[in-house]
Amino acid sequence: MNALNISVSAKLYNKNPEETDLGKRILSKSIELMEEMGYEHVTFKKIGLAIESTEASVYRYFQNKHQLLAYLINWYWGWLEVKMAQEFMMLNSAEDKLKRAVELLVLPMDEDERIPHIDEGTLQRLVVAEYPKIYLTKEVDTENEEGYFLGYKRLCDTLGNLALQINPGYKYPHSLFSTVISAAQSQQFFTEHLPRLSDAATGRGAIVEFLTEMTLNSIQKR
Amino acid sequence: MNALNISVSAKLYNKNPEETDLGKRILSKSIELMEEMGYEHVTFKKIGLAIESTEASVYRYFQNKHQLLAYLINWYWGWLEVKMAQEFMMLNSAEDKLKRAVELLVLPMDEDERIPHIDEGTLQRLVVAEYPKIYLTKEVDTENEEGYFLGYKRLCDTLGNLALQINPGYKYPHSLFSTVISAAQSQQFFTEHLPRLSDAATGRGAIVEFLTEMTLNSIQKR
DNA sequence: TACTTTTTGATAGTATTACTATTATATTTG
DNA sequence: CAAATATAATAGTAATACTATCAAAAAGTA
Repeated sequence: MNALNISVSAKLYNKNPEETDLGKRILSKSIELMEEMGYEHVTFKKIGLAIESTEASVYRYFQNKHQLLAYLINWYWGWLEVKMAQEFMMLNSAEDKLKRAVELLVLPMDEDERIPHIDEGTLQRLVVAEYPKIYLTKEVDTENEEGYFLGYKRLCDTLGNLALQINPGYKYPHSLFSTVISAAQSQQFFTEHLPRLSDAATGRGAIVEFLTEMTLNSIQKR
Repeated sequence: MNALNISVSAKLYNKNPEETDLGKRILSKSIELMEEMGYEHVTFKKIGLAIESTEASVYRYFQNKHQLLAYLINWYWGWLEVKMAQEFMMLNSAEDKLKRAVELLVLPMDEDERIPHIDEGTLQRLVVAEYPKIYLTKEVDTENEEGYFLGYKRLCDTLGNLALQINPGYKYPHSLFSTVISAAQSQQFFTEHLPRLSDAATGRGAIVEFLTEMTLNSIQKR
């Protein structure tokens, strides 16, 4: 019995993977496989093998690999938002909430025991490595209509509203937080793989500091 | 006779496409095709057809589609840097140069007549739609060693140094400009396809303003 | 319990893709 | 002109991304 359920648009699957054991195994193993060998190298055949079932079974849950990735990434944004909502209850100022939000975007995640079939840490690394691939396609407009990007949009809205609490006149809340969320991912990637594109040799703490400064300096009235 | 030559690492091609007519046709047509139908839907067979030659001919110039995309994107960053260097000569303050840099990243490009085989406007749109795909792969580390990302890195350095002229104590010049360059691309994409992720309904001017503000507010001593 | 529906496993098959290889013909260069 | 190189035309292969079929297993229902 799940204490917690993350909502993902029904257009993101053929058959809801959260409802069956096989479905949960697909989620669990595809996160593992994709993080390990990279989205491009994963096939439904390999996933079938990993879940000790067949390619056809995976197709029964997801139309294709792209939809599966979109599902996982949406799940992640949804879960992050839940996590943030929980932590925000313990904080008072919008500024503190924004600071904590940046930390949650960047710092490594512990497993959430309420959801045993998803390893949030691995999923976070998967998101860092793959998230733009779900919208950088020629199908973006139709997929947008089907709710493929709702998770990301909601998270941007939530954070944007916090910014407006600090400065109701700030003109670019959506642009700022789509930038910050995206930078949170890419700075993690750059720190590991293309260090000349970051200044975070000292680790994730530096990324948090960079992003927090950038966020608060942008919002502040002056 | 080219008045201008953009340098791209020799690891980014099998045979230098700038040296032959067929090579230039490959560049020209692949920019067109990729922008039009999207990277995923392009094949070397289709490029072969478009240049009125064959698949095998394209393989003589590029090992695969990924390398071709990396070539085009590196060419673009190299070209942007040349463009910026030219324009910076007419400006005095580092701040003015940064402002102009942001405009060049975001505003539509005119064709550079010195390079007739490359349509810079189309290439810019291609970069907006595809640029993260060259580094978001499991091969990133080996490709990095081969110079696949030099163009991006150099541009970040150049802009980072301008920031340091304004505030020598600024701690995150690389992170800031990898973020700004990347945001320049993604905000263009979001404005067109996922408008809830931007506040630029009014067009590119708003993107320029957002990024300029963010950049200068981040750098400034306070 | 028996009966029906749904889910899964096993297998086969197809079109497309991403190459590699071969050879003949142009074209360029010395 | 001969020699070297570049290109065109074609063929072939392994892997991928599906679609389809059918029987066995499991689950839900009367």
